Amino acid sequence: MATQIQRSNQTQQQLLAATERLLAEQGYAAVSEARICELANLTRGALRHHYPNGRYDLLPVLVERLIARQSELIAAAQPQNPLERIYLMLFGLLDAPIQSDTVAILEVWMAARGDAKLGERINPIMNSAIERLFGMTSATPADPDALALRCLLHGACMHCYSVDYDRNALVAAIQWVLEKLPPPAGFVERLQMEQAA
Amino acid sequence: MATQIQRSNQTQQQLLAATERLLAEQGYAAVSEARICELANLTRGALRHHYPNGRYDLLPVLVERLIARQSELIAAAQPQNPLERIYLMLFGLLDAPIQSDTVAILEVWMAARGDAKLGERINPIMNSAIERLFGMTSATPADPDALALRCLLHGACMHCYSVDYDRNALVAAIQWVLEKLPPPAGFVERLQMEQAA
DNA sequence: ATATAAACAAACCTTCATGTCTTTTATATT
DNA sequence: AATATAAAAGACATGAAGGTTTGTTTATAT
Repeated sequence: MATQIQRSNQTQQQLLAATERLLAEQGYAAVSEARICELANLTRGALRHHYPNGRYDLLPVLVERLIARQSELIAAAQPQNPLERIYLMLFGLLDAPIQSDTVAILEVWMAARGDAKLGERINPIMNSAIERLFGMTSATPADPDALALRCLLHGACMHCYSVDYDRNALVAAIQWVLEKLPPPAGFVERLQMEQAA
Repeated sequence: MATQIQRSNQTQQQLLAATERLLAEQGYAAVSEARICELANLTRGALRHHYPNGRYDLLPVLVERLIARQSELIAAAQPQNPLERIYLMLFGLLDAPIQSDTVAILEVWMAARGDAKLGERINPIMNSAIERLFGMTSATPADPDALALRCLLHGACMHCYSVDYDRNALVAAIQWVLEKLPPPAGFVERLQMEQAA
């Protein structure tokens, strides 16, 4: 009954969602076409139809979408420099300490080291992500504060898989940082004004 | 000419070193017995002789050793609480921004999510690592500052694989943190005194 | 209404990693 | 020196994963 385009979009969406879940919950090494299809209730025929080269076609699309989604969320708050962007993401971590999309990106990024073919296709996207997410261009070197908080952000995202993970403890840790290293003056106020508008 | 014990120790050492290198440079997904042996100039016969269950025997030993090594380095400075321990590790990051041993541990830790058999053997060690490395016991919840800096430490360790990694930039970022969030009063002085003694 | 092409399913083959076993070589023991 | 045992190499079997092909269903076009 559904149009072909709708069908296509839906199965692609299911495949991407299943892959994201696998990446976030089980890690890259646990990602196989069979498992993706099992989770998506599809067959490898469907996967290979939409992504002829398997993960090498699927993962770039997935990562691209995850970055696009994140990037739009950030852009909505109209940050004016890299530092403000990082603070936005840290705020996001307070609401949802388990950031499965960020974890998925990190997993693919780390896995691409050991797979040249994957690196070829992922690294350009990762490169663009630096600018689209963090607003850092290769021309202007990163400020120490922005880079430090970026490291903190990534470490915090991974922490939810630690054996001693405690949601409240992690939130308290981020809050402690936000208190000791507060965002640029007036930033929070501007956010609230934009929210109201 | 060498005694059997020496031979055994040496090959085990070679296998462990090769595995650590693979983990740090290529990531967990790139670790296979064949590659380990190739890198170690040995055959799978040797690997299976010393580690009958392959990675399930090898990785726990490797992780255990890496943690022991780190833990001894830290203990040598006689830290008196978790926070001092984290600062020690951050100092270490200043000298050597690429911490292959920490990366190897993180890789195994993240991979263990997707492999129950590996998790069984690794998680107890990871659990002990929280205490041995960070001095955090499950009884006493982590202080926000110690946990925050622990996240920063891990994020910084991963950062060296980013497409925009720049050694000097990372060092500057850590130094910025150390300036804004200085270690407990008198800690650095105490370290210098111990060094002199 | 029929032809065409897309979407999906299902089977096949190949490759690679692991598990297991046997054989050779080096060290230890008597 | 002869024998026993450990260390390492090598070969074989099994199973999982990816690559490929063919077949079937479903939507679109004429």
